[in-house]
Amino acid sequence: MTIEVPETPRLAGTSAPSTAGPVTSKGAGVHGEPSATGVRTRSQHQRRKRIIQAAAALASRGGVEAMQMRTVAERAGVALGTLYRYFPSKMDLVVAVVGEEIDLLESSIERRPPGAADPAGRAVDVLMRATRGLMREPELADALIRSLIMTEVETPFGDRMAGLLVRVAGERPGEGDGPTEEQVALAGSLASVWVHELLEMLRGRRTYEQIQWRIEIVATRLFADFPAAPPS
Amino acid sequence: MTIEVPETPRLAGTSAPSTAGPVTSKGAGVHGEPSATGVRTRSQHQRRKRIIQAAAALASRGGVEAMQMRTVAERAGVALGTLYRYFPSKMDLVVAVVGEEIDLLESSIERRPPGAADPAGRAVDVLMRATRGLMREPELADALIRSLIMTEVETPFGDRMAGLLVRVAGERPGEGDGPTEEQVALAGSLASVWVHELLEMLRGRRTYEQIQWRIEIVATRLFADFPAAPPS
DNA sequence: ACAGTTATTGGAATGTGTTCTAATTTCTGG
DNA sequence: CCAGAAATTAGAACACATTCCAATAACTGT
Repeated sequence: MTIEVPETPRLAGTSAPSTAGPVTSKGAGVHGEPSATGVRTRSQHQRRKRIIQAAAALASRGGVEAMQMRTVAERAGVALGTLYRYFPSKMDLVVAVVGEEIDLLESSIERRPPGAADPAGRAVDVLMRATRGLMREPELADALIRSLIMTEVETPFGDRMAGLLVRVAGERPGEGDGPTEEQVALAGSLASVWVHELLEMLRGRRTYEQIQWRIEIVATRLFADFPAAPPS
Repeated sequence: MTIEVPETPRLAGTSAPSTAGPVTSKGAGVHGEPSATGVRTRSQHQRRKRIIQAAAALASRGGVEAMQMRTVAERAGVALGTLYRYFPSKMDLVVAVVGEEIDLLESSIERRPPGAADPAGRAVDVLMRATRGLMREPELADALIRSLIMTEVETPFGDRMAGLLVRVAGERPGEGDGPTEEQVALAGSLASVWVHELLEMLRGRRTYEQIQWRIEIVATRLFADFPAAPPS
């Protein structure tokens, strides 16, 4: 019945924007067209945020197991049914939590951009920063990463990471022309290697240093011929 | 009550060796030392095999969902409790099934080794062959790969793949000296990229050609300075 | 063949994700 | 403020992995 949601420090350390609202009756409803956007009132944003916060808080304790739907609902002060209206499955909820995490990382990077001279160095910088962030909440990280890879759901995770890497690695080549498809592929690959290394770390089979070493090796080779970023 | 287990065509197309037996009461039992090895009778091998076959058969139909523990037990002709004695969790069962798959791939490669001249080419060859194999049973592939990544369990998947790649890419450098740690890391990275691409394909976001293109790009860069294999 | 150990069985019981329902509350447009 | 639409709620209900248990069968060393 209580609501308060205390702790929630994680990846970077700032607040950040969120996405949509509840999944308002999509599909052919029984009658009139449902509000296309999905979001209606401000209180729905609140609810959504409360749910995500509660979920994150729980996950940062005992991992996925601790993040039980019933508990999340209770902690967020909503009915189980409502929780399921907002997040059709546990996975969707996890994805949402991760979304917030990435938002944090992005704003963190915007605030303090990677300083390395070469593209690979900058990419490594970003990835290792994210790694440190995740290491602070192992349980949560574990839960999130695992679930993410698992999910059927659209997972912007890899893509967002790849995008981020492309951006920090090979800044704006010209004006309208974005990154090469090849660059995107390479960045995506580096991201997937990173995720894999993270998983290994969470399994206790990698130390931070080992990850760094591996990421450096891979980044160096993958980003060898990336167009150097114009010195800002 | 029935036992027969018909279909089971998958990765390569041959039979292959299996691993251990049931997880005979490990941990400090109530009394005498349990048989260390785990395997006892021949019938236990049979049982184990039946279980794995049943599991694979079911998974190749409706994926993980169809592979319900009760059903597997029933199809394999064992009690639920017995199934759990052999495989403490569904994940363990999945891992076992995957193990068989990899065995198949390995023997397939042994039979018809990759022909490309350069290391990267051979690696791509192997990975794409495995890809085609998995594509034949999408449901099973999906189930297996997802579960594998998810699991807490020791997952020889990535490691075995990496080992395989190292082997086909940079054959025996000398006599006693195995591959460099760096080579292992690179091979492992390529394997993780491949797994990621597979997942994307299973999600319908990649075609076979796209995967090939990406794997080629990545392999080329990662294996650029691999010691060329001595022409057999 | 015996006694003790371990494996197998059938089935009940538990935990948690997910679905469903009927009643109640909140919105929205007029 | 009213009527209908959509959201929320409390809680039951369901599905499936996992655990437990008592009884029985199979196996081992002697």
